[in-house]
Amino acid sequence: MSLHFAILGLLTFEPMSGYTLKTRYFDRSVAHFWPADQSQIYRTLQSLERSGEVEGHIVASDTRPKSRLYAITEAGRTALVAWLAQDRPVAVQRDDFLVQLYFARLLSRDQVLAMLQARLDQHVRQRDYFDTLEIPEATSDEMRRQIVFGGLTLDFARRRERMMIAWIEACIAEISGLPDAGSPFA
Amino acid sequence: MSLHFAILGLLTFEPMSGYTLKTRYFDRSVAHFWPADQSQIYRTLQSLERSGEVEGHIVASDTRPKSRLYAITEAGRTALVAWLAQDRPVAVQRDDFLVQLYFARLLSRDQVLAMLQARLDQHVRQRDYFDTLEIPEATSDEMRRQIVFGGLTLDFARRRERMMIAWIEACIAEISGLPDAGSPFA
DNA sequence: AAGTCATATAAGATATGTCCTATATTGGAT
DNA sequence: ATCCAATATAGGACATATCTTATATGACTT
Repeated sequence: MSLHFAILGLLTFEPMSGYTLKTRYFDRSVAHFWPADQSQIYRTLQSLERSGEVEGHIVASDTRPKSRLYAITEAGRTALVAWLAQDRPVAVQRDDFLVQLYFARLLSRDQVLAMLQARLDQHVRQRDYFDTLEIPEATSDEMRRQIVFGGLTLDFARRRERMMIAWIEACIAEISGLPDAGSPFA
Repeated sequence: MSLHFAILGLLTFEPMSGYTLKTRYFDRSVAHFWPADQSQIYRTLQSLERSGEVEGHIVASDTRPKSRLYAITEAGRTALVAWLAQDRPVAVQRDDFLVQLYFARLLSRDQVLAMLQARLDQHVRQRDYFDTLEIPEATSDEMRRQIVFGGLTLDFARRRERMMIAWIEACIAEISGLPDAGSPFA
């Protein structure tokens, strides 16, 4: 359901087409914590229209292909605000890397270290990405409020990457000090 | 695929039934970073048997209902070790709470603070849970090696909870200092 | 003897997400 | 003219995960 409400949320900024929604807003914000591809977004817009939470109108342009402009309805706003205020259980953080690490006794020490190092590099890159993300200038009070909350989620991403980096460095330190029992099953 | 290999991994400890695998091992380890319910585990065991990665034999007991004991095969071990050594892209961490927070300008300040406080409580409970998790005594070298890697994943869980707590506290501090613009749409 | 709990397994229905491919228009570059 | 990139939308196929219900045995309790 999160994508459903994320799209409703983005449509509170302004009415827009699926394309604009995805490329100008979704991919720069929500996608960082709730990714979805193009086909999912278009399908969700269709279902949102069927349920009366958004309304779509085809708009012709002389400079671009005709598109379907979606606007959130009153019913949509009501549903969105109700969902936003809901207490939800903490989302499960699935991570296949942790599955690999949990069974890493079946690998050689060097294989484990290589895998940790590769992971570390990825998180360093992600940290740099989030550290250099540009925050747009606020041009209205509403936007100023939005940027506060966007900033909180960005702060989360930065803290998470720093945590990951510190943890992986600790893993590398611990595994480096271990005797290599070889790869008993490789 | 992670569940597939997580189950193979658990079967490197010893041959066991789906029931034992889930209750004695899976729920206490892998479930923390790759949860799955009973029906998923049984279905995966069946598919693992069809692909020749495990072998199951029905075992009768006088004290308990008859069960199907699964053992990992050589092919299974080979497939597992190959998967473990694979470099994978960092898994996306989907979090519906971040979606809620991103659009929280649509809520009143008190609603946001209540939602942050509820979240904080949950993470404090999770931190306490991970901080008090008992680690079993090693009774073999193999087990000692396993406990090292289990310990790394546990360390991750603890660091993550501490990061979450620090971040939510920072959010509460920032939102508390904000004027309440009311709930424009509620 | 009936009821409940722990052990043990299975499958249907539904929801959700991912991958891939297809289609069409417009503007700008060569 | 032709090609390419950006704009714009749609759907099939498949994979994965969740929810719910069903079934069965043996041990223990009342």
